[in-house]
Amino acid sequence: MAQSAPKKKERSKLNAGDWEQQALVLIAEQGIRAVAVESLARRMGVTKGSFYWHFPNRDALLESSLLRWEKHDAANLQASLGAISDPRDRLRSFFRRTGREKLTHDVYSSLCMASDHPKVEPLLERVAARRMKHIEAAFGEIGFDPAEATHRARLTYSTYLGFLQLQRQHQAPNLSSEEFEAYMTHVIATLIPDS
Amino acid sequence: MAQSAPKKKERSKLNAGDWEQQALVLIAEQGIRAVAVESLARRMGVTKGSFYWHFPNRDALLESSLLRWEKHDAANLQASLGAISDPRDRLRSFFRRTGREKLTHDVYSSLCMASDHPKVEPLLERVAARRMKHIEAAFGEIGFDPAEATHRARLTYSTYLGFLQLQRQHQAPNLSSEEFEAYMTHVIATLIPDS
DNA sequence: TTGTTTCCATACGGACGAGTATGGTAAAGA
DNA sequence: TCTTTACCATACTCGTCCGTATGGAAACAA
Repeated sequence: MAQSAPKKKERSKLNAGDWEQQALVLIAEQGIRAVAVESLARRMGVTKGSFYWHFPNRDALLESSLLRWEKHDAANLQASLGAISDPRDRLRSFFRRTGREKLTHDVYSSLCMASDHPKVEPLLERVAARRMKHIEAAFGEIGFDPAEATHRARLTYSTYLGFLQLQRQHQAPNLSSEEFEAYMTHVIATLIPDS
Repeated sequence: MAQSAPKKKERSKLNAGDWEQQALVLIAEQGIRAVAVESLARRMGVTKGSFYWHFPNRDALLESSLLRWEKHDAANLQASLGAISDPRDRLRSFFRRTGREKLTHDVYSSLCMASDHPKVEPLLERVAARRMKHIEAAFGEIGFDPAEATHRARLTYSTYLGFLQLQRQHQAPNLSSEEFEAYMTHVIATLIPDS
């Protein structure tokens, strides 16, 4: 994203942020298990000697990377849905959010596979709680009473999580296909009552 | 389950089936990554020397274990839903199926976390396809036209997969709680139109 | 009784990844 | 210029897990 001094894409020295960013790329591509310091170092064009200067151990890298991702995602959620006043549009926009921000999205899908892992599980909880709260509020504005809004929000977010699972096992239609559009239309019609 | 010669629970010699069964227990408890031959052997009260007499390698054990699970699950699905004539009851019964058969169910949830892994991914595909076909047929019987039935089946199965994900990250209500019952009622009312 | 099959123990080799120790080099500051 | 700080390379140790080699003991057959 932004750099401090040299403003060059190919600068000679690395900082902790570079490692975190590349770790997230690796997580998105091959999952959190693939984040090994030697392989990651190779990917950055250096050796593990560099890594252990920036971080005390692998776990510290994961922690910072995940925190960085969480902040980015929370801001993203707010920017994406905070401005939409109509609750129905907000919900529809939530579904459509799947396609944009590919890296952030792939990271989340990979993290869902690591719900064991002591650092990931709490993160998944926080993220899902945050998102479900948004959805729940929207259903509340539509006119659901509190209990129903909670259930519908859980149901809505579950369909999203389930879609990610199907995606991982190659049983979800391509995001740019007509089948996907038809499915999305069906989901929206089923879960969001029209005024 | 059934044994051949000694008919005793604590017999001295093991067979391949015993290893497969214990592997499934380990998968259910700690995931497929935890299936290590030495640790598994310790659990069975023997050493790895025994294992490599029954199986050529770890992958072979996984393959047989997964195949054994798949057969059991397919039979289970047929026995559980095959006899119910009313499609609505069949769908409701599908949701309720979550609680029974704890081991088989936990194995599936663990396998969902291993959608990478070359042996697991095809299995997940087959199982989900089988189940979604059942659900799709039920919605067809209710009166959905083919395209809508396909979409609704995918939506229905996604809510199930999403619920498993929430369960893994400790955000699903206990299966014996009132909250769970209320949620199930909501889901059924939302996804299955009443006659 | 003797030999063969079945099942298991022990000991070893090798791959892989985390983490440490230590030395080197370029850039920045005094 | 000289020194310090920041960053990186190399070379190790250590633990874990897969797989192999080989020998031993019980069960069964001849």
